[in-house]
Amino acid sequence: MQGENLRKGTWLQEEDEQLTSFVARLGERRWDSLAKVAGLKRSGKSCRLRWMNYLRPNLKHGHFSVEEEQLIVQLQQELGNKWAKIARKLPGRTDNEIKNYWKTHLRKRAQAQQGDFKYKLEIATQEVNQKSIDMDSKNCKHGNVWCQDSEWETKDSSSTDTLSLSDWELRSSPYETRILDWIAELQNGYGENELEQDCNSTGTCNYYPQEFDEGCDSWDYSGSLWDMN
DNA sequence: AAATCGGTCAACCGCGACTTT
DNA sequence: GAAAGTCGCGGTTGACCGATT
Repeated sequence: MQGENLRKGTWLQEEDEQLTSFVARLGERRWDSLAKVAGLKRSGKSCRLRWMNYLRPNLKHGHFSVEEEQLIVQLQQELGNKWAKIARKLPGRTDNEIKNYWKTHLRKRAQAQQGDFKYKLEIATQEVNQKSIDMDSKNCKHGNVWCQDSEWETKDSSSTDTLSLSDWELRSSPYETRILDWIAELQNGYGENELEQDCNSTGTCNYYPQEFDEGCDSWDYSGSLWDMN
């Protein structure tokens, strides 16, 4: 189609009605021809997009359910920014809608969660390292067996700028409890080189021990992941 | 009340893949 | 097999609107 006199921008109700009518007659194909036949001053592409993202029957509009949100995040982690593929798993949702929703809601939340996770992990690692130094200096580690909690407390417990694992806030959720498990493993000899790095297409990376994700459905912990209040 | 800012989302653009001629 | 046409996808833009200053 020639570029002259083509309308752009927001669709009018008359245009929507016309497009709907002609798609019903001619089917969802040959969008350039359809636009011409329908007398729409729109490109075929524009018509297709309007139909696919707005006029198509059985489209859902409005708020995403918690289940949909979880599915989007899960699929985004698995597939990357393959919005069309993700959309196929969510009946009634369009790739555009999911893409927008990811950008405006979920990405920030995921990053906040991830940032919070990294921050806590950093503190935890430092804490574990510090404990390790303290323990070793006191000959408190026997092979892979560590001292009892009471002996951890030999470190100055009155200090307010040092976290105590016993009352550490990371225990507040199942997801975070897993971090404690990991830290326990760190105490048993995991080093940094055992950390698995998983970078997705957005450039953000997850770090976890190699065993972390095996046989583990992260959505078991969705409660903590999504409770951001 | 006006200006500014930030979030949201519909629509556009460019490009690669696929289909048709 | 090549060229032209069409489709589908992901990234980006810009208009709109409510919140904040």
